[in-house]
Amino acid sequence: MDTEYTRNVHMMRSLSDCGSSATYESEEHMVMKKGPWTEEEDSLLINYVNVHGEGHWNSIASIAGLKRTGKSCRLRWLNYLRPNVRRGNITLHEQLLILELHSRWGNRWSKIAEELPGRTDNEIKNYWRTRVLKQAKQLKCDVNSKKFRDTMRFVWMPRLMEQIQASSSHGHSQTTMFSNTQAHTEPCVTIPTMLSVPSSDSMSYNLMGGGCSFSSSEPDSLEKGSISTSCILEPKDYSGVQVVEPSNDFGGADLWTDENICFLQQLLADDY
DNA sequence: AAGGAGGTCAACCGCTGGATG
DNA sequence: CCATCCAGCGGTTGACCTCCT
Repeated sequence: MDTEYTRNVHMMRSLSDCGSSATYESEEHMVMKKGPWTEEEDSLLINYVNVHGEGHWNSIASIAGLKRTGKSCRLRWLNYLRPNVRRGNITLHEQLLILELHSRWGNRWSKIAEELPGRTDNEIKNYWRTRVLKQAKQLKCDVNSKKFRDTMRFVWMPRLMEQIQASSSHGHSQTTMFSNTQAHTEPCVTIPTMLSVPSSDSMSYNLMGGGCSFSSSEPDSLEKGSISTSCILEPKDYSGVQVVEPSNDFGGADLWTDENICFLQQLLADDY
């Protein structure tokens, strides 16, 4: 089978093998550079992708003249140079989505990243490790424990929803979500100003405009105190998403304030 | 002003699974 | 069916930055 991919690979290899033989050396013979990228390297990489498209990363050293491994180039492109990459603070909406998706998929960072257009798996992973793991530690909880997961799902996410809604009702746009720094055609997720009340003891409400809902049906969930509502997160559909521009000023707000951590610590102390 | 501690994030490493010969 | 190659993934590291003492 001679797919376009294999044709391209053969083309790359033959280019490497003949025309540029004076300059070509395989990665194993060439001293590959490591560490931070320079502007010059970035523009070489951008030019390469503009001409050859993404992929064929292992041919890049020979073709673009970059003394970087294919892996390194790929990572630089995906996490930094790609036109759609969105940088800056993780918004409350994004935090909520990350928590929700992580509760469902675990450490499937790339899968989670797919639901947050413009965000990279690396960024989400970093967010999780630097914020969520840290707070789990502070709460003396194993981040993978049921205790922590339940707290996130049944207490923290509703609380976050309240925060979002409160911000929205104070004249902020309710549709701030994912937008990229540059023009793109990727869908972005929108959380409409909700819906039914996301209070911590509400039995059910939609998270994403009808897509996700909590329902009281998990028998072994938290069972007492103010977080006694037992719920499960049902699968939701992100297909009805819209592209929107950021327009509120709570996007950079942090969920993990001292006050909130205190609240959680108290809660956990009461319930366990 | 200095330096130590802690946080952030870009980049690297090692592994895995799929594609190909 | 097997060996090899490669892209992609998740975990980890380390440089840099900020804050605190």
